[in-house]
Amino acid sequence: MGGDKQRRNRKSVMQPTLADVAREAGVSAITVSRVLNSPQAVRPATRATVEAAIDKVGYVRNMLAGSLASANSRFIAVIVPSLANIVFVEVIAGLQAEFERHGYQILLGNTDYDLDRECELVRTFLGWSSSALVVTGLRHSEACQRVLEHWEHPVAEIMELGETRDLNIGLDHAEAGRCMAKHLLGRGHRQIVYVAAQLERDYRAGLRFAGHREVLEEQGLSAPLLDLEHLGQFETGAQALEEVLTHHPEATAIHFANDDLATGAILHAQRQGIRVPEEIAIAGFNGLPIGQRITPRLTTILSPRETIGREAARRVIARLQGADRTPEQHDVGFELLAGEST
Amino acid sequence: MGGDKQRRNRKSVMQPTLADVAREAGVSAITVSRVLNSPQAVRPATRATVEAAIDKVGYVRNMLAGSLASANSRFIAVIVPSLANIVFVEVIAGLQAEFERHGYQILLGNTDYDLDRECELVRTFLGWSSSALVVTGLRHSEACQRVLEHWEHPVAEIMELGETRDLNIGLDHAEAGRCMAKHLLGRGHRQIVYVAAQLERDYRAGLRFAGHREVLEEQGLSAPLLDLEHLGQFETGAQALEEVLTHHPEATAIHFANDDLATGAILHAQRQGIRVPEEIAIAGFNGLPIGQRITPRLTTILSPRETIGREAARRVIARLQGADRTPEQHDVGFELLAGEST
DNA sequence: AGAATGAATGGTAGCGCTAACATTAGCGCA
DNA sequence: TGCGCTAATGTTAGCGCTACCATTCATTCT
Repeated sequence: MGGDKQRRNRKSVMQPTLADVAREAGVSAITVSRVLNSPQAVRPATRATVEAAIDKVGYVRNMLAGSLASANSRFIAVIVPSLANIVFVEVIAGLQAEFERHGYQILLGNTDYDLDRECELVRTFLGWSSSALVVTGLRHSEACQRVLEHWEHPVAEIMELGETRDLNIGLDHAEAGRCMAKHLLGRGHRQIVYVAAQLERDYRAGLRFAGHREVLEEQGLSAPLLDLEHLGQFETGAQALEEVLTHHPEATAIHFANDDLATGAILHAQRQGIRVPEEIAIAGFNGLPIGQRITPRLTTILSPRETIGREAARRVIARLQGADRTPEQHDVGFELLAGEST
Repeated sequence: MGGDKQRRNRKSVMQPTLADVAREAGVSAITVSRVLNSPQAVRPATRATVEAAIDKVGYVRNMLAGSLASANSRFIAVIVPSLANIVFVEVIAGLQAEFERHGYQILLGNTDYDLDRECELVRTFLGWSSSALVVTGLRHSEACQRVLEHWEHPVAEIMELGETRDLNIGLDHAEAGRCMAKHLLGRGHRQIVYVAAQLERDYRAGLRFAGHREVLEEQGLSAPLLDLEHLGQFETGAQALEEVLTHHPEATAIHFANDDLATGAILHAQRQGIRVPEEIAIAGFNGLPIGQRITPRLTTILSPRETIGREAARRVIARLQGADRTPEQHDVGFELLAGEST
């Protein structure tokens, strides 16, 4: 007797569970679980019965319970500094395309270029038992470093290259800066101003500037830097152009930290009747489509953004599938697009 | 005898749990849980002890377990048709800003304009016990409709306006189409070609075209439509311009389905020496920053994208906090930006 | 003083699933 | 027929947390 197994349900609406499907199909719960997770381990006939039962009862699987039980969430934490910048969106698109194919779900976090915020996001995402972490850049707060060191799962640091604890996929920004500086020297420019917006935040632009400066100083040239407040992608570029023409009348070229700024400058020049590159040459970085559509076509450096995403995802997945865990670095390279603006 | 409570751990590395913190602090697990979830329900002194214990043992809370136990994940499923289009990225930015403030985590899904894919994503996200769903558009597959009807949580359909089951935040695309058509008529144009890319996918562009056609036909004018394959945002616009000039020499204006196409056309015209708007007027839709920087400045309609995201998030949060569940529609409106291109 | 309140804390029993091990079925071969 | 093997399926005990109710203790009111 007894039998007061009858307990009050905590949820008002009961969704069918694995047990309901199992009862319907006349098998055990674990068999249903196997149909969902490793179908090849179940006899086709059984599988068919179970699948019919799943349809019949309208079962929706509870991923939370599964993840808790298996201590494996199939979440990939992705942390980027900004969504306003199309560059990171393209990286995310690459990551998502690849991860989705393998049944992983991205948890997206946006730091707004704040390292403390980044640390907080990392903590939260670890709390979700993420299977891996993809984070932008190699610079993190100390607290964040400590958390990551004790974490057992794959960590991919993307966009730039450097010393890595685990996976590192990106390009050599200093080299990109050098490359463009050399290109400008090759075109005969000697007075080149480097223009960035909020360099303390976008420190990868700082790395490019360092490369740029190195090349110029090797030639005994100075490397003036103009670091502006950020107003809006294009507007800042336009403002920078005015400022250089006023305060650096000797300059013959501007090396912009990115294509948004450079494009803003070219469009402004166009409207003001300033001839590019005759009066002032303009170069950018990223190889955004817009730069290749304006007149003059922008000289820039193509960064393979979606490739970074795909390659990072591919390597993370390999590790999750059991590849060895020796630190690995992948240089995706870059390409100089010589346009008409220099 | 007995006493073989000694079981093998399933996880190799044991993270500290609530119970560990509780032991350290000399309280019960539920008290630690309260410190994390409703701190005001715990005496400050106890809270301090517990917080110290949390730090001491390096506790990272397991969100999966919490969500499972409480049947409340604090996940918001967000489904958009594309990440390549900056418009949706801005909506996501708005959603994320608002949701993050309230401790919700976005699960991002990308349908690539495929309604079956959308349905699949909805199912997956329900499996994560999402607290709410934000989905782009009002058109869904039948299977998807059925799933959503049985779902008990808030569903926000965004971008366009129409009959809604729950929450609907967007703008009236037909009206936007009418608005631009009237503007073009007002500027004296009578032969206006509407140009879209892959209209069957981007059906909201179709709604705008319907509004556009309505206005023209009221005036006894024809409303030719040019629907192109999608090549790349700007390239398709350039191609469309060529095609209109060749096959519709009588046309004096092109009403583009979006700013990307329109911008591509203007940049192409600039390069080819085609005068805009003298030879051909050009109008777009979305009010992207680039359109306001090119010469001539693009005539377009500003869609408040980040506002859509914020408003949607705000209303979803209100519902999650217990607001009544009567269907609600919010028209975010739009604004005609009369530029120099018409 | 005793009852009635309210605030703070604790005990117990799951949430729905899967890891680990146990058992059974199925098959080839001597 | 029976042995050994593998493939298929089942049993059990949690994963780490929170809902629900019970309990304790201090405070106020009659």
